[in-house]
Amino acid sequence: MSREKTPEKRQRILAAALKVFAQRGFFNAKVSEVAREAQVADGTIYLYFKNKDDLLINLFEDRMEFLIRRLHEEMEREGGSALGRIRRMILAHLRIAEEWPDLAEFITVELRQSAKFVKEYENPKFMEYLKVLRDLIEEGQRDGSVRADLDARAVARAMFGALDEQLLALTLTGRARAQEVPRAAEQLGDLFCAGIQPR
Amino acid sequence: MSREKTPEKRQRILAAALKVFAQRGFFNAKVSEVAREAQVADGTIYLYFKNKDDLLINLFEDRMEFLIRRLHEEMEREGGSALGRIRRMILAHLRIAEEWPDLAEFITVELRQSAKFVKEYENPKFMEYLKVLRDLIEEGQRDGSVRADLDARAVARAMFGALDEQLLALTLTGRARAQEVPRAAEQLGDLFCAGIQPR
Amino acid sequence: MSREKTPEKRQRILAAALKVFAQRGFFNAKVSEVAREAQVADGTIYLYFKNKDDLLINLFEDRMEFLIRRLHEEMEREGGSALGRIRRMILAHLRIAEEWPDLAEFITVELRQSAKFVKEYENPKFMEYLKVLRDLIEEGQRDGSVRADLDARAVARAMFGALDEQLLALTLTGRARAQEVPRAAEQLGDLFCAGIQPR
Amino acid sequence: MSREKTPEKRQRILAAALKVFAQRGFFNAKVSEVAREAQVADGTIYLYFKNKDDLLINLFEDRMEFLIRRLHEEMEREGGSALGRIRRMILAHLRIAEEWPDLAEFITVELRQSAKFVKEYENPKFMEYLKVLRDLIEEGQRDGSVRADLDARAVARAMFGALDEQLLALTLTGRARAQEVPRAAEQLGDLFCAGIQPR
DNA sequence: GATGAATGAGGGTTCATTCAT
DNA sequence: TATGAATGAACCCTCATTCAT
Repeated sequence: MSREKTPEKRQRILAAALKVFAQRGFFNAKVSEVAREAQVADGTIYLYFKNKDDLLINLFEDRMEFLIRRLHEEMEREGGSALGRIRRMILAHLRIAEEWPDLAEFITVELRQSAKFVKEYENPKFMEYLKVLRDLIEEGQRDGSVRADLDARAVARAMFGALDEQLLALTLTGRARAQEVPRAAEQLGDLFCAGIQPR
Repeated sequence: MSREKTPEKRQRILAAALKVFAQRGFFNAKVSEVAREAQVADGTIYLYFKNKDDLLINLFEDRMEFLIRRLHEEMEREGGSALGRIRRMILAHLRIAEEWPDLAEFITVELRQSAKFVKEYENPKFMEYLKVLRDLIEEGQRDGSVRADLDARAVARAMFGALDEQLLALTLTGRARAQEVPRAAEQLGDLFCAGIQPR
Repeated sequence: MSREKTPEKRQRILAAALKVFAQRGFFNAKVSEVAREAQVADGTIYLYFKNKDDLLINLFEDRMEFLIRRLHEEMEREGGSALGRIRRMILAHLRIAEEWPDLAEFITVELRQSAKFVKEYENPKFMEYLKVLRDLIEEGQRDGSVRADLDARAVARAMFGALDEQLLALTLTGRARAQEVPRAAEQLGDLFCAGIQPR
Repeated sequence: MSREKTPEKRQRILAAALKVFAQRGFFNAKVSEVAREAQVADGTIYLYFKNKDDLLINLFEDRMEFLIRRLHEEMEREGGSALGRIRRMILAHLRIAEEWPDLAEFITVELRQSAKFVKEYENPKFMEYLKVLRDLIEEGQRDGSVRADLDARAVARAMFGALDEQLLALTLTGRARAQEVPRAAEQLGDLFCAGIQPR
C-alpha cells in the first residue's frame, strides 16, 4: 500500500503480473509466479496489494491510465479533423499488438473477466478510454463530419468492440503478424469512417 | 434412475453449467454447484464429461451449434437482400440478451477465456459463426450492394466484435434493459450498412 | 454369496481378480477393471462377494486351497524320504513362477497386505500351507533324518520366508527367467537340507 | 515458525509417516493423518515431499540407510569369524521387532508393495542391505568356513526372506512377544550356520 | 520493509457400492 | 440373476495468504 515507499518495486510487481497474467491467464496464474518474475518474495506482493484481485485491478488501472495518456498524446500530436483523429486512434489501438504484446493479450482476454468484477466495481478507466472515442465522434457531429442521428455512445462502444476483436486476432494468431497492423487499421478506418459520415 | 445414460441428462448438466458459469464465471464455479443445479450427483458429471474443462468446451460447442442453427433459420426466413439479412443478423445476435441472458453472459465473458484454449484447440464453432457474416458480406460484394474493396473477413470480425461488445453492455447493465435491443440493433445496422455500402 | 448358482461365473471373477490384482496391486486395482476382465457387470461382483476386501479374501483362500491341494498331490506322488519330499516342495513352490506367474506375484506381494487383515481375520489357509512343511520336518525328526533340537514351526516359517523371497525375485526380475527355477530350487534344497540334518 | 525449512521438520514428518503407515498401511493412511501426527499442516508435507508416493520412497530410503548403518556398526563391534557375524546379524535384524516395532511392521508389510515400484525404480537400499549378508557369506567362503558350492547371492536372499518372515511373525503376533527374539535368533542361526558350513 | 516457510480451507476427481430396471 | 448408470463420501493436493524472523 505504501505506494510511496518504493514505487520502483511496485512497478516491478505490476510488470511481472502483466507478463504472467498475459501468458497464463489471471486464474491460472499463481501469485508465487508473479513474485518470482518480479524477483521478490511472495509476501512482498501483499505489502503493495491487498490480494490477488487487488493486484489485477491495480494492474488494469495502471495500464489503462498509461494507454489513455498515450492516446491523448497521439490525438494532440495528430491534430486535424475529427475523422483523421479517429483513424489515428484506430491505428494506435491496434499497434498495442506490436508494441506491447503482453498488454494486448491482457486487455483482450482478461478485461472481460474483470467486467465480471465490474458489477461490484464500476470500471472507470475503461469508460474513460471509451470517452476519448465518444468525444471524437461528438466533435465530428458538431462540425458536421459525422452523422447526427447516431448515438455517439453506441458508436464508440461498437468501435471499441471491433478494435478489441481485431486486436485479439492480431495477438492470438501468432504475435509475428504485427506487420498486418497498418493494413488492418486502414480497413477498419475505411469501414467506420464510411459508416459514420453523412451521405 | 432411468437405465440408459441419457442425452437428456447430458443436456440438464449443460443447462446447469451454463447457468452457473454465467453467474459465477468458469473459474469461480464449482463442479458441485453445477451438479446441484442439475439435480445430479457430483460424480455423474464425470460420466458425461472428462473434466471441468471438457464441460466448458462441450457447453461452448453445444450452444454455438444452437446459435448457428438459429442464425441459419433466421436468415432463411428473412430472405431478401444481403443488407437486409445483415440487419436481421444484428438483431438476432443482440436478442440473445433478452431471450437467453445466461447464454449472452456466457458467450461475452467466457468465450475470450476459451480463446486462450484456442491457441491449442482451434475454435471451429466460432469460425462458423463468423462465416455466416462473412458469407453475407461476400454475397453483397458480388451483387454490388457492398463495397468490393473491403476484406470480408476483417469486416466480419469487426462486426462480430461490435455486436459482442454491445451484447456485453446489454447483459451487464442490468438484464432489465432488454427493451433497448431493437434500438441498439438499428443503430448498429445503420452504422455498418452505411460503412459497407458503396457511395 | 450364492456360491451354488453359477460357480462358473464366480470362478471367472476370481480369475479376473487374480490377473488384475497381480498386475496393479490390490489397492490400485479397480473393481470395474476386475469386472471388465471377467466380462461381467460391476454390480455382478457384489452378487458373489460382499465387497472388494471380501473378494481379496476369497481369492486368497481359493488359490491357497488350490496350492495346498497341489502340494499334497505332489507329496503323495513323490513319496520317499521326508528330505526328498522337502526338496520336492521347494521345487513345487518356485515353479509357481513359471506355471502361474500372476499367482506368484499375487502371493508374494499381496499376501503381506492381507497379513494386515490377519490381525482381525486369522489366516488359516496360510497356516495350512505352513503346516505341510512343518509336518514334513516333524516326520524327519521322528525318523532321525532331521535334527530334533530344532523348533519345527520356526524352521517351517524360515523356509517359507526363504521360498517366498526367492519366488518374489523370480517373479519380479522378468518373468522370463523361469528357467532358473530348477537351479534355484536345488540351491535352496541344499542349503536347508544341510541345515536341518544331524551332523 | 522457525525461518528456515528445517531438516528437523523433515524428520518429524518421516517419523509420523512411519507410525501412521505402520498402523494403517500405506494405502489406508491419509496424508492428513501423517500431518496431524507430525504436528504440521497438511500442506507442509508437500514442501518436503513431492507427493504421498514420494513420502513413502523417502521414508523407505531413510530407514534403510539407518538400518544399514546400524548393521555395519554391529558387524564392526562384533568382529570375529564370518559365522559369528552372521549370527549377530540375524539377532540384529530380529531385534528390530523390540527396538522399533513400527519400523518392523513397515518393512515387513510395506516393503513388498514398494517392490511393485521396484520394477520402475530399482531398489538400491534393499540391495545394499542384502549385500551385507552376501559379503559375509563370501568372506566365509574365502576362509573356508562356508561351503564354496553355494551361490552367495541366493543364500543371502534366502536368509533375508527367512529373517523377514520371522520378523513379521514377531511383529504381528502381538508386539509383546519380543522376549522371544533371542531364542528365534538362535534357532535361525543354528539352521543357517549348519546349512552353509562344509560337512 | 522484506522474506519465504508454514498454514489450512477448499475443490476437482475417483471409485466402491447401490438399486431401479 | 444380471446390469451399469448413478451416487456421494472420501482424499490428495494446490495455492492465496499470514506472520515470525
